[in-house]
Amino acid sequence: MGAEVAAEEPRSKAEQVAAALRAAISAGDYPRGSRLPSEDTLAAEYGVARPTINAAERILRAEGLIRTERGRGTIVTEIPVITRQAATRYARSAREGGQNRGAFDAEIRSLGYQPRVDVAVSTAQAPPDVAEALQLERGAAVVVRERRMYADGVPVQFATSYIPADIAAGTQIAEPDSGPGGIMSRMAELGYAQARITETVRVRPPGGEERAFMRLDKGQAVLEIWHVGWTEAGRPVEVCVHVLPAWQWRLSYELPVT
Amino acid sequence: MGAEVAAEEPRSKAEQVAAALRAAISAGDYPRGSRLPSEDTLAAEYGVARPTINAAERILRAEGLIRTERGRGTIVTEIPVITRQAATRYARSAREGGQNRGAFDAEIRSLGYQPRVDVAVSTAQAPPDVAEALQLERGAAVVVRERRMYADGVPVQFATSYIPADIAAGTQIAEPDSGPGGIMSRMAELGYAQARITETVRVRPPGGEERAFMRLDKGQAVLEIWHVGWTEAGRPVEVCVHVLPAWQWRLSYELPVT
DNA sequence: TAGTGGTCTAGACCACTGC
DNA sequence: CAGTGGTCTAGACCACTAA
Repeated sequence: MGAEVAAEEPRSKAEQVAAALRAAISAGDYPRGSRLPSEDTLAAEYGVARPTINAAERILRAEGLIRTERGRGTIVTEIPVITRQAATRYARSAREGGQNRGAFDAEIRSLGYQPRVDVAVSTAQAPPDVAEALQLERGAAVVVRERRMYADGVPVQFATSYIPADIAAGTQIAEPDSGPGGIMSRMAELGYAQARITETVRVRPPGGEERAFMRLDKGQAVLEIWHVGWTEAGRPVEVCVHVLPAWQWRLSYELPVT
Repeated sequence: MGAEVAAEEPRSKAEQVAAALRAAISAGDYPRGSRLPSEDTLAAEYGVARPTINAAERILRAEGLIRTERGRGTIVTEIPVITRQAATRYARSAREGGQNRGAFDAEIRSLGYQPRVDVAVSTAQAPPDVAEALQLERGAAVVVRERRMYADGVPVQFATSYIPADIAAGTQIAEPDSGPGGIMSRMAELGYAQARITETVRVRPPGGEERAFMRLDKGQAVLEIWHVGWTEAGRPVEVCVHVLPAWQWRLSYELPVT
């Protein structure tokens, strides 16, 4: 920031209530992980109708401050912002160092949380956009690695890798445990060392499955990172699509100036 | 994408109406730049109450598909997605090539739009976060370059650069027109060539001024890019904060694998 | 002034949770 | 079953725009 000067006056009642709740949360009235009073209670407390409270909570949900579980209540969110360092992420030293099984583990551990990754591997026809990115023919076979990632049990990321089957089939890349250094190291051993990475970032509303897995509200955006790994010879050999709750992550890049 | 399989059934009426309007727009029933029927009309048409139509339009607004002007009506958005190429953005060739006054011009022209940039320059005390990023003392003087950028007259970006006054004061950097190649070239001439750039990306709700300038709705997120330029010697010499409507931009990065 | 969208209310019904 | 949040409705009032 830095540019923000003009004090904003919250206009609508819903915004005023949202601001009041935000202040109460950051003042510690409602600690992390605790439950907010019910909407009926808050409606009485603030002297507004319940849909107004609902609208206020929708604002805070979009910011990631609270999370609502239907039928149960509204909870103050536990996991804070995570930074994804693209610069160090693909350095061999970081990939292979220590007992970390990849960059994600390091990111989560550095925050003091316990990372967990569930992996499901399959072979399938490449979706059209993936086929195009990998310069394959329509419907070509790819090894698909679906990863669901958690911090202290809380879902925080969803990533799906696609590797051409003519490279990966029958190798450790097609196993759930891809070994030390991850699939980039395996691909290097197979003669497909990645020399260059491109990442395209966009923001979009979450899909149904993503909403369910990452406990997202409709109003919460996700970051979609479309990651492509290229060999020295200029062949795209891996596509990985990361989906992250937008409020929860910060992406960091480092670029040389040429 | 590529991972999306499960067909989503829109649950709420508002979502159903939103889906119907989305389909109608992409079918061409409501061309770009045209006005949607009034909420009262749509309410009658779809057999729902007006607040339901309002909720449906809020969904489409968050996606950037429509834009509402109070008292006037709701308009189908004109400018499509713009890609910001960080990789080529800071290459000397791109900065200095042709009559382009910087990377933004090239990005907009390549889409067939007419770019425009308004610049306001001043000298001020650095905001705390900027001072920290520039490794300056609190309240140190910086040259502030505020840029408002348009594509065909539509506001699409807001960027504020901060350069330590001990570098920039009295130079062309403190002039509205920073000359060919922009301020990076001027700084290089002054012995502060930037060798390395770091960019940190996050998504957040827009501030009041940003909302007004970029015609954003409360539900529309912005991308904030916090850009720092470093000299070879490791001194941070420029901070630039970019703010962009999240739905409108795609960010592209290229990284070497080391 | 008429037409637009923004918002609030009071009440209602539903779905889901957990006792 | 009671308690939670999700959502819709009908009507209302307001602010803003354009004629």
